[in-house]
Amino acid sequence: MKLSTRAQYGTRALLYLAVRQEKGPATLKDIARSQQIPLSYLEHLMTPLIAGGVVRSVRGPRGGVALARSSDKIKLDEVVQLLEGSSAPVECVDNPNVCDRSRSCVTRDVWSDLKRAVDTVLESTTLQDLVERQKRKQPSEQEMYYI
Amino acid sequence: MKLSTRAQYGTRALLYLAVRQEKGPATLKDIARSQQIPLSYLEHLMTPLIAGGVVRSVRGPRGGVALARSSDKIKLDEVVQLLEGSSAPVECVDNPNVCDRSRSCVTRDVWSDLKRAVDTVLESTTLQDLVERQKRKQPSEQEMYYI
DNA sequence: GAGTTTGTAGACCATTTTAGTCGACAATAG
DNA sequence: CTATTGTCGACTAAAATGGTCTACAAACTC
Ligand code: FES
Ligand code: FES
Repeated sequence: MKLSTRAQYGTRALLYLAVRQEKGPATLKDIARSQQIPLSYLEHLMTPLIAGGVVRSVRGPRGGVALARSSDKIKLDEVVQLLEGSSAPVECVDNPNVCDRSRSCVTRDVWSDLKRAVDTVLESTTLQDLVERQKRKQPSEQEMYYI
Repeated sequence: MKLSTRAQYGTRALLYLAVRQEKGPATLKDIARSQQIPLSYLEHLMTPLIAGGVVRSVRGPRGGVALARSSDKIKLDEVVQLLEGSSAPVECVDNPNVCDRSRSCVTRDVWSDLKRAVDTVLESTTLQDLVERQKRKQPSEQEMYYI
C-alpha cells in the first residue's frame, strides 16, 4: 500500500501553490527548489495536473503555474487520482471482469472496503485544509521550504 | 496505493485454509492448484506467515500447512503486515527521521490518516469474517476453486 | 522581430521492485 | 530406505519507478 513519489511531490507542490495563491503564478523552478523536487521530474507531474484542470499554466517571461481553482475546491482524491490513478488496491475492484470469479470473491470485498476507506480520507481533505493546518503549526514561518 | 500479489495470493491461500480448517493440513500443491497460485511462488509466501505464527507446517507424507490459530483470531492486518510490511503509504509515517522537516509537515499528517484508515479496515476483518461472508454468498458450493 | 524566459513533449535511461523459477536439501511417515 | 512433503537460497525476466536530456512552443521585452 505504498504511494509513489509522484503523489508526494505533487501534493507538496500544490500545497506550495496554495499557500502563495494570491501572489500569482510560481515558476516550476521555484517550486522545484523550494520543495526539493528535481525540476525535470516536476514538469512531468504538472502535465496531468494541468490536463486534469487542477493547475493552469502561463508560458513566457513572468509565467509559471498556479492553481486553476481556489484551494478549498481542490480535494486530495482528485490530485492522487491524477498522479497515481485509481486508489483501488487491486484492479478487479474497479474492473470486475479481470477476475472471472469476482462475483463471488470475498477477498475482493475487503479490497473494496480498503478503497472506500482511502477515498473517504482523501475526499474529506482539501488543499485549503492543509494550508490551515500548516498555519496552525508554524504561524510565523516566512517562507515555505521543504516540507 | 496498490497491493502486490503477495497479499492477494496470501489472503486467498489463508481463506482456503480457514474454510477447510477442520480437515487438517492442506498441501501447498492443493492450495496452489485450487487458488491458481504458482506453487514455487506460494512457498515463499508461506515462509513469513509461518515465521509470524499465522500458519504452522508439517513436513513429510500427509503433511502440509494449516492455520496456527482459529480463523477468528487472525486479523487481516497481521497477514498484510507479514506479506507486505507496514501499511504506511510513505516511510516517514512510521519513521519520522527519514524526512528532516517531518515535525511540521502537514502532508505527512494526511498520509498518517491514510494509514489509520487502512489499518482500521484490516484490523476489523478476520479470516472467520471472510469465511462467513463466503458462506452467505455461495452456501452450496462444494469446493472452493479460484476465488 | 530578435532574444530571453518560461512551460511542453518525448525519447531515453538506471535502478529497484515484483513475480516467478529452479535446484538442492531437510524432515518425516511408512 | 524411499517417497512425500516443506524449506531455503540463488537466480532471472519483466515491469515500475524515478529520473535526465534535447528539442520545441509560446509569450513577453526591447
Ligand atoms: S475477484 Fe479479483 S481477487 Fe478475487
Ligand atoms: S515528513 Fe515525510 S513527506 Fe513530509
